[in-house]
Amino acid sequence: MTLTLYNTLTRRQELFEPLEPGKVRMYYCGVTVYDYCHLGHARACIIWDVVRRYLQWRGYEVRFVQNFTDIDDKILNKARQEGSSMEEVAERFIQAYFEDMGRLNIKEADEYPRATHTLDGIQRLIHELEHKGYAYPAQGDVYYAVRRFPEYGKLSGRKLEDMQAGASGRVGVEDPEASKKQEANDFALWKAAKPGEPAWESSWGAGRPGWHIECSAMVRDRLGDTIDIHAGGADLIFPHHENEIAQSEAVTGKPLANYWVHNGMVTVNGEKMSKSLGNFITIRELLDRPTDPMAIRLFVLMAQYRKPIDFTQDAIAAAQNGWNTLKEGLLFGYEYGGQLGWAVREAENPPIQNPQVERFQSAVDDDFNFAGGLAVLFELAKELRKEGNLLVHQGKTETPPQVLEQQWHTLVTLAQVLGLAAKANDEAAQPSPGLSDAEIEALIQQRQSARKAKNFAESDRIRNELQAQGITLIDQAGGVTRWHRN
RNA sequence: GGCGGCAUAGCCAAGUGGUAAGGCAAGGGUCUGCAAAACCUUCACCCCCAGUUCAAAUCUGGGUGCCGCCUCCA
Repeated sequence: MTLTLYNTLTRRQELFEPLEPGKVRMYYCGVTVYDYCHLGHARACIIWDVVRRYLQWRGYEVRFVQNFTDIDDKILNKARQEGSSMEEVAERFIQAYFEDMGRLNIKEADEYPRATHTLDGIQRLIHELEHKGYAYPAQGDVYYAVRRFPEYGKLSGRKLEDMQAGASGRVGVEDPEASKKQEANDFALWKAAKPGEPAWESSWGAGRPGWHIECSAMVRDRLGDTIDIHAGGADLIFPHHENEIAQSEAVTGKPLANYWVHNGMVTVNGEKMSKSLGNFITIRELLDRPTDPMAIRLFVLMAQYRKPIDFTQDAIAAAQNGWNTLKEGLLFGYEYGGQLGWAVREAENPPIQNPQVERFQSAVDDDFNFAGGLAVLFELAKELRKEGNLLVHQGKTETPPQVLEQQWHTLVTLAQVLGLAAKANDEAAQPSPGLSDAEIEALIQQRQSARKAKNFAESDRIRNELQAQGITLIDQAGGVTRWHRN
């Protein structure tokens, strides 16, 4: 089976072939650290986290690099507002990033380069661009001359002539840099320091890098001239990724990345979730509501990664219900494995080959169709949940234990690929000091007597009392009452 | 104005030529003193029009609607 993915550059779905067989070099444009991450960031991080996990599961050795933009006007503004420094602000939100993403079960990248740690590489690149005639200095700034790069626009599919400056309506008509630029679409590689701003020395004078150049420099430093996969939000296609291509390829003469992949936006009431619209919800707000982190992952993975997804309370609730189903399946082995005589162990993921795995893989191989893959997990989980219920309600099941064990291992393995994990001791960890088994049995006996005497008020009282302590009674045909702790 | 994308049940969503996965929600049934739980079960001709084809949700052309980007952006 072969993996194909949609390449923004060619606007086609293509067979995935890494530069070096078996190895994948992947870069994800991370966040600018001036505030807490919101659900939109979470979506991007979850998607690329799962893509990475999937590639690894498919047998690739993946080197995954993700940057932090820690030099930026918005960080400076934030620092100014609160009377601290850019470093202080950046550091704080990097920490917050790790907390939030840790809670969402995002695996850490192999490296997290930062703009402030990449100044050498950035300056080297600007120098090379200057020498090759792609960049020009202007009053302490340095700009990229977009006209000089004939392929400018190839990623976003636009021509310079077609671009209407300020058409988005978000840009003020008077661009303070306009007088220094040769052309409106030229962009800053280096910005002269204004008084009181953090600055680095350079041959153009004290200043700081523009936004796009850091990624070109980091990719080159950490992964080489050409990488396999370059990922990011769809809103970065233009200008950010377009500019990265212009910077890197002008210098190296080689493709920056063979596959450009972009995730769709999270919307609220059909509008993009963003800081400027103020319609965002931060990850920590959402988690503290509380929302199960796995429900958030599921919410994201149920949708095709390139399409927009609309955030609503109902959608999260539906994802939570869906997760409850998967969780019951995932906990099956821990709860019933012993009873079924398995050697219950933490599920490793040894290669498994069976129809479910094949169905999962052929779905996800098709441009990361996680929703299609999830259908397999749901089928397994529902089956296991049913078997678990049979064990609770009837004390037995007709299905051979080896079959159940196999299904469970498949489910756990596939769930791990998606970063979905149910903690075995989630509830078990909570000490249940309440009633002992014997006390419960005694109460049930009392209730049975009451029922026989048709004293239903009393029998219901006992049932409610037990329920209040987290003990659910199951009245079966034939007058037998089973019970279990919730 | 330019470029790109999307349109499948109440909601989310897969399916890219052969007669509609999966999830959530909802309804019905069995069981029960009632309930809960559980189990069984029901639920779409795919935005509109025209065309290609033995056959189209799937291809082509034309509409309509929605979204993203056009130098803040995941």
